[in-house]
Amino acid sequence: MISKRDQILDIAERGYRQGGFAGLSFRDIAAALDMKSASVHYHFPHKEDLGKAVVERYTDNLLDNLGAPDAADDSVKIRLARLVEAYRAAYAEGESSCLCAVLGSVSPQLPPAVQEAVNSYFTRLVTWTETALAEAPPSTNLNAAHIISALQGAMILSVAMGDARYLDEVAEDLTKKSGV
Amino acid sequence: MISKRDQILDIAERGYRQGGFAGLSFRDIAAALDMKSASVHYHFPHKEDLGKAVVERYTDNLLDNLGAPDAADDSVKIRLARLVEAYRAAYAEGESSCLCAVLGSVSPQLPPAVQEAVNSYFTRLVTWTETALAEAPPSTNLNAAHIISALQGAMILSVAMGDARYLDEVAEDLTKKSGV
DNA sequence: TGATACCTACCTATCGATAGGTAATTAATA
DNA sequence: TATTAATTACCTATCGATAGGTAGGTATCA
Repeated sequence: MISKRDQILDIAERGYRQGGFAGLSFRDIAAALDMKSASVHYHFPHKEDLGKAVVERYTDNLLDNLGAPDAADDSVKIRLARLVEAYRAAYAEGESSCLCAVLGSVSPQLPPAVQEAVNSYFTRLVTWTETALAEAPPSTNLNAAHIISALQGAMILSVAMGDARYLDEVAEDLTKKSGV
Repeated sequence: MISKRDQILDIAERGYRQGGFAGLSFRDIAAALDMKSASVHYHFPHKEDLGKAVVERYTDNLLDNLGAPDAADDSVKIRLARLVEAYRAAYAEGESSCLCAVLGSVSPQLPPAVQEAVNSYFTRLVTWTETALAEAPPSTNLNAAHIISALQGAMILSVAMGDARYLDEVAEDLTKKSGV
C-alpha cells in the first residue's frame, strides 16, 4: 500500500513535468486524490517543500536505475545504453519532459530549495556520466555535458512536436557513437 | 521610437523565458511599462494572443539572424557557427533559456495557438539546419535533431547551474565536429 | 467625427496558506 | 490493565493576494 505522501509525490511529479512548477496547485493534487488542499499542506507545508521532495526523489530514483558508473564488468557502451534507456523510459511515461528540464529552464524563478535540488540533480548526473566515460578511449567523441544536453533537448523536441522520433533519433545517434 | 506593442512583446519574451508561460501576468507586464493591465489587454486581448505573437516574433528574428541555409558562398562550418552563435547570444541576454525550450517542455498544457507557434519554431529550425547540412560529407557525424537538441539542452544546463560553461563546452564540441 | 490608446473600476476564479476542529491510532503512565 | 496524553491524518472555513478578463469612460489626434 502506497502512503498518501508518496501518492502526493507521484501526482506532483507528473503534474510538474506536464505543466511546470506554477502549473500545478495544491487543489489540483487534492482533487486527484479525492481529498482537500489543506490535507496536502499537512504533508508538505509549503509548495517549496513539495517541490524539493519531488526533485530529490526523482534524482534518487534515476541514479538508482543507472547503477554504479564504475562497475568493473560493464563497458562504457553498456553504461551509456543504460543512461539513454532511462531517458527514453522517462519520456514514455506520459510523453513528458524530464522534470529537471522543465524546472531547470526557469530555475531563477523557483524557490531556493527547489533550485538547489535541481542543481544537485544535474551535478550528480554529470558526475555519474563523467565517471562512466572515464575509461573511454580519447577517440570517443563524447563528453558528459554533451550527452546529457542532447538527451534533455531531444525530450523537449519530442514533447513540443508530439513525436517520439526526435528522442529516438538522438538516442540512436549517441548509442552508435559510444560503440568506439 | 519603439511602439508600445513591441515594448509589451519585449517584456513578455523576457518574462516567459525566465519564468514560463504561467509565470508572467498581464499585471507584471503593465507594471514594467508603467501602465495598467487593461491597457495590455487592449493590445493583446487574450493571453493566448500574446503568447502566439511572442513566439512568432522570436522565430522570425532567429531565422533572420541565421540567414539563408543554402547560400553558395557559405560552408557547412560557417552556417553551423552562425547557429551556435545565435544560441550563445540568446543565452547571454539575461542568462535565460530558449523561449521555445521553456514553452515546448510543457507544450501540452499551453493554449493551442501557442502550442502551434512553438511547433512551428522547431519545424522551421530543423528544416533550416537540415538544409545547412545538406552538402556535408557523410563522414560528418552530425544531424539536425542532434545539433538542436544539444544546444537546447546545454542552455538549460547552464541556466539551471548558473554557469555558462556548459553551453560553451557543447558549443565548442559542435563547432569542432563540423570542421570535418 | 471617428479611430487610437489609454484609463478607472470592477468581476469571477483561483492561488498558497492558515486557524481551528475531529476521529482514529499509538505511546506512556498510574 | 485501564486511563491518559500525544500523534496522525484528515476536515471545514476562511484569509489576503493575484489571476485573466470586461464594461464603459476619457484624452489625443487625423
